[in-house]
Amino acid sequence: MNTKERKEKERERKQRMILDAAKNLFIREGFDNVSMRRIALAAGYSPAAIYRYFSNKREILSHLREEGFRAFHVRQKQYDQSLEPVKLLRQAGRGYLRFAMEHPDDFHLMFCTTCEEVDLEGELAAESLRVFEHFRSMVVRIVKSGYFGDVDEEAAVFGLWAGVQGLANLVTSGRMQVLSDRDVDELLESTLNFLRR
Amino acid sequence: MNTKERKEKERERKQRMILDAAKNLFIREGFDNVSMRRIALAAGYSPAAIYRYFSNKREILSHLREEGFRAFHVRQKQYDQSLEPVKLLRQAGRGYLRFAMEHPDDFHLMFCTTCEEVDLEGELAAESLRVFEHFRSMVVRIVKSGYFGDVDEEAAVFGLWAGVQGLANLVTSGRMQVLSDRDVDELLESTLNFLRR
DNA sequence: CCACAAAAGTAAACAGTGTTCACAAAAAAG
DNA sequence: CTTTTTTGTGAACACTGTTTACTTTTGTGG
Repeated sequence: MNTKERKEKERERKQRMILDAAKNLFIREGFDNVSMRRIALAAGYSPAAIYRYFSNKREILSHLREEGFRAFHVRQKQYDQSLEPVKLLRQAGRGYLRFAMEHPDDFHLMFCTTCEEVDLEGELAAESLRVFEHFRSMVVRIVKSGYFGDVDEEAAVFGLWAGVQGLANLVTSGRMQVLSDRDVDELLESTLNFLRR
Repeated sequence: MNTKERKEKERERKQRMILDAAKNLFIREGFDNVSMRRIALAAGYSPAAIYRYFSNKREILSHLREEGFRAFHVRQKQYDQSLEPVKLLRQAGRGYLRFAMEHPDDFHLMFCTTCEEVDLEGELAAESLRVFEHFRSMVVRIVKSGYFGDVDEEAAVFGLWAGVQGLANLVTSGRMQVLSDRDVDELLESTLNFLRR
């Protein structure tokens, strides 16, 4: 029966409504300051109905985070891996910062919004791992090319990750007024220069 | 009257009992999973009594964090600022990591435990600012000495902060098995090497 | 078209939360 | 020995995430 497909579509559409409502609220007021009752209200449901679509509040956030990681991953994958290391690094860094600027909501949910979760689970864990592995493989390739001289791979992976992460945090938290693409590029350039020499 | 002093002492002693009880619980179960009622029980009070000593739950965490920053600052200040840059940097870095290892509880409360606070206030804000300013002045001195070559001061301050922060996180989260002081030194060495060249 | 089963939605309740308030016990001051 | 101030409390308020029993809607096979 074709009804099954349409059913599924319909279900996903309703899930989306809930996700969108939750996302709006989480971003504006923070995970802890948003109740299931308010999510339900915003999505046009009764509180109990939400539990037909998500098993609990944390799962809603997980879902949103996963979507963020997925979008981020898609973007990072598109860079040409055959580029010479310097250019690849620059492109990837720029991509990272631009993502943080263009999708501040996703970025905030992914890295800033907190909900004291013990361990990542399911699809979220898988997707964020993919992102990290992609990053790692890129850094390893650059290290092997000798760009950073003779340096421990682990240290490079971690140092760059922490650096770019913090950079993005600075940018999105508004503690640094960057608006134009040129600003981003300059910031990136000075940081890369620092890391190299 | 001498009674006033003794009164004050007594009050502080009682505050301490509450702080200690809260700290134990926060560390073992996380801020969100500990209720005021449980803190009160552990401290031997009724829930309402806690509010005679702290105006709300967040303030208890703020107080604990502030104590952590204070202890951290004391430690960081003791390093000899007249040391040559390389050695100073190494000492400060080692101090940072050792603090994270020797006071994992404080460290966790200061940097990991989350409570969705909008802005730091009062003494906590002041103390953490002092810590940061101390760090900044050290890095600026090192940059001026030319150790990192021709590099933007801001970028250096931030890059190092992010790096050391992440490093400490790695260490304390147990994702890296470091036990001995020599391990710490080696880790630090490889990271510094990465940052320099 | 109708009976029936499955899905979607809900009101009400449960056990908990942070916080406040009116009030009682204790301590200090006069 | 009263009066005032401090210290502590039980009960309540307005919430929270989540579950349960129940009703309404929807899709399917006869």
